[in-house]
Amino acid sequence: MTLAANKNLSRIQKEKRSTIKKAALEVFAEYGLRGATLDKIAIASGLTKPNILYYYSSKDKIYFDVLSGLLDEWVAPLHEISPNGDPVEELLGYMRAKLTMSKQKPQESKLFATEILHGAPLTQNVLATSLKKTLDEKVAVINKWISEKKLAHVNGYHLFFSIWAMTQHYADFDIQVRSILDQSEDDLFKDAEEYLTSVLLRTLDAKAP
Amino acid sequence: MTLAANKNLSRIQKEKRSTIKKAALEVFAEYGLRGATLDKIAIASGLTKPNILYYYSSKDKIYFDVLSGLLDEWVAPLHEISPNGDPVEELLGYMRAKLTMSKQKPQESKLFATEILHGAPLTQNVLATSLKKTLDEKVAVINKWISEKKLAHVNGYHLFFSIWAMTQHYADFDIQVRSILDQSEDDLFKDAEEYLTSVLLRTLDAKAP
DNA sequence: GAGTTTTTTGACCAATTGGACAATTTTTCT
DNA sequence: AGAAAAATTGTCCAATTGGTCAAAAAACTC
Repeated sequence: MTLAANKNLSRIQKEKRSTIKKAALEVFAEYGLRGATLDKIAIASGLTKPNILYYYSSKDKIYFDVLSGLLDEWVAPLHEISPNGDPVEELLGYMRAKLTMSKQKPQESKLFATEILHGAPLTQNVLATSLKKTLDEKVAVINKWISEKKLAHVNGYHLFFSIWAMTQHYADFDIQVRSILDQSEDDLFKDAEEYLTSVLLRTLDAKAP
Repeated sequence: MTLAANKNLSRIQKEKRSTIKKAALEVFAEYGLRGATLDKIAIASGLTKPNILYYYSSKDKIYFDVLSGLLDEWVAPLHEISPNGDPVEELLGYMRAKLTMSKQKPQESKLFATEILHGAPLTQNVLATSLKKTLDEKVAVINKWISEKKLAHVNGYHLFFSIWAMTQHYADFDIQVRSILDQSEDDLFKDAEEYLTSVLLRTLDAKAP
């Protein structure tokens, strides 16, 4: 956990904090930190503004809490990549996990994107330490695979950047995607997965496992 | 042109409007439409707030003008793709043009990303008409190439989505990229171009032309 | 069920913000 | 140079915003 989690909170406190966070996620994802207002969060959560401030001492604290809860979840799929698995299967699985997150948690993706886009005021620290450390490890795994001839030569860092970019694009830029492709969500993500699988397999110089 | 351009404006008007737009681009890219304030734009431009409002009747008008000027520029490289050229060279050239824009115009990229991310309130219309039309045409070109066996089978729409995603990632998420890779900008974009060239060549099932 | 603690809220406040406007200064035109 | 037009600014205002606070309402404890 990045932050001290709810240790000795009453039932009501847990419920209300959860309600607030859920509403705040919606509002922050749509409007960003500065565009979001306590009034909007209040309406979205069905609570009054002072009541929200009873649970969180400021708007920034809410934002911080929502974002903190997100970060672990966001990096989690990276940890699933096992050095012992088949390289192509591991990386395909990672890409699919990220694509699934884009489909099922678009708000989280957007909130994260907005945070980075606007200078990552709260997360720059986490990025430069925790995320960098994890990614360095995974890139080392990729380089080991390459040296063992299990994988074609590829720049590990840029490989991850491109997986992030391509998968998150379907959440962050969904409005653009949807104004161009008039499909059901399921069809869209099916095509996306097919395409991304093909790109990844070819990039890794591999056949489907 | 998306909007009526400066038709009969005096020298001073052209200069000041240009100054304002330049400053506004910085501020909007960093803070978004709602996070940007007229005071910030005033400071960034070296003008007073009422003076800015003498040239633009509202903050939204400035945003609209900045974004409009951007849209044409943003879609422009797409028009350069020629049905008569070599498919791989055309698409590689397009990718490189987009990557160069990410390097040289990161603020424009961020502003556009923020706009889409927050629901594209001003551009949804343009996306669904102008952009869609242009992209449909280019995808038709790709499909023609494929039917002529000049190009491997590939989903044209998702191909463009992935080129957009991967290239713009280096502008929009630069903070994240830079907290992971400690390189000079030139080195970073050199590696990115090399990697993206490789991905694209493999995706198109081609050797370097 | 009285007393205590926790939760909820209406009313309020100070700061920020987009914008109006009249007065002043500068530029342009003859 | 002088009149007219354009540009600039100081001052002000109303709306929105994050946040306070004391009092009321609910929940919990014994």
